[in-house]
Amino acid sequence: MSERGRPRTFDRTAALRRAMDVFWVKGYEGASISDLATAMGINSPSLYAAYGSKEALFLEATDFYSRVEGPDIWLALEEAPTAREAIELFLTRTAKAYSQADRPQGCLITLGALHQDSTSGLICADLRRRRAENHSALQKRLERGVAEGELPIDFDSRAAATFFATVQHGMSIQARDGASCTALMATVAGAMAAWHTLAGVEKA
Amino acid sequence: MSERGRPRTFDRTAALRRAMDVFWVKGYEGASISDLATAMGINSPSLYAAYGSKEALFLEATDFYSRVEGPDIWLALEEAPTAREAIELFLTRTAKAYSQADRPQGCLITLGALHQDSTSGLICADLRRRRAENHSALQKRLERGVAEGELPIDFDSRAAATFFATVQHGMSIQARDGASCTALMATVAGAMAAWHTLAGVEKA
DNA sequence: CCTTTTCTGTGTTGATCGATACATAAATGA
DNA sequence: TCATTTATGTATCGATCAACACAGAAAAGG
Repeated sequence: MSERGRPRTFDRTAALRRAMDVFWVKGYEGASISDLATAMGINSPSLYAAYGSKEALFLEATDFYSRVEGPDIWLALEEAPTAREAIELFLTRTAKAYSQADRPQGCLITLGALHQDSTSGLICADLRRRRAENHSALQKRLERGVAEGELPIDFDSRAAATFFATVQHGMSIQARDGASCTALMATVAGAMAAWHTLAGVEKA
Repeated sequence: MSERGRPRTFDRTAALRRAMDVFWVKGYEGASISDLATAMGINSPSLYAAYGSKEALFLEATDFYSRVEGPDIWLALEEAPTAREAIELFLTRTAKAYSQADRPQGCLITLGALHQDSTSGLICADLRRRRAENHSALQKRLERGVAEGELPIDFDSRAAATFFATVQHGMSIQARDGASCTALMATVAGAMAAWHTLAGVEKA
């Protein structure tokens, strides 16, 4: 490849992970270039040379987040044999991940940039897209449950996916308020308590 | 009272409402003094003279929000005859309020300041306190349901309150993503679907 | 060797941040 | 009338924001 020129003296991926942590804790607006560069152990010109801009760095950091922090939670949908167990495992892993003491609480995709201003419009749109993808993944798993006969033919997979996705979003805020894993599991239990009704004769 | 000196030329409460709208849309960090003063129709020195600081203005704006936007939703807990109807009415009014086209989507208390940095630590703490009060209001209403015999004696009011509060928080983010009232009602339906199980033999 | 290419650190850019100094204007009390 | 008090508008404060100019340093190709 291109190995011309002076080689980079820092690990690009390791620095990206540190940037992700800063964005995770402070959000897009709250994280300054100074904060980021300090945490990454580099100076701002190196940051711009390697990643382009604050916006580009955030997009790369969220993508990294999705690939590193996401799978543990979202693979639950494919690992569990039934839709019910898939949702329950998905929410349980969410509760654990969101309350881990050695990481920022809650989800970067959910909390990273909720207020779209002039500078972060692209950021907000990207996060919204990722949240929509998550909603779609839930819906597809539920539709599979319908196709496999686990759920009734008139089961509203879209509405149910909206419900479970919304519960997960709420858990991010609950985690930011300092909720323990046990407290988050109370929410999981509440959400799963809806299963019988949703999967049963809800149309009555 | 004190009517000495030159009288104020703007309506203090009307300006506070405009400031509330700006904070509601942009959040605490995202709202600049310039944004606020422009929306309020005053210059920054008048802003500081009347409200003290950006922090103090935000605290006053959130208090105003609680007194003006809150009651419609939270009085549902006292207006409905049963705990079940109270929660359902509470969530239904939330769905309507969060999706109104002529207002910012979602809740100022929930979305106003999620990332505590050095400058907004007091802000975050105040919003957390308000969210805790909301949780407490839900829990009290559920406990009343237990006391009145509507709910079983071993009903976990605290866990259920956590669940419903978390659902409402999630609805704020859902609304920020552009969800319609109908879409929000899907979440309400999901949450209420949990009722039978939570109020029944959940300990099994 | 020398040229080219790329990265690093220092220092700085114009813009914007939250917050005020200051002089003037408009009210009250004496 | 005049001193006191408070509000207003202009203009600006130091600090920080995101981003970059520039020169020196470290590699490869020739």
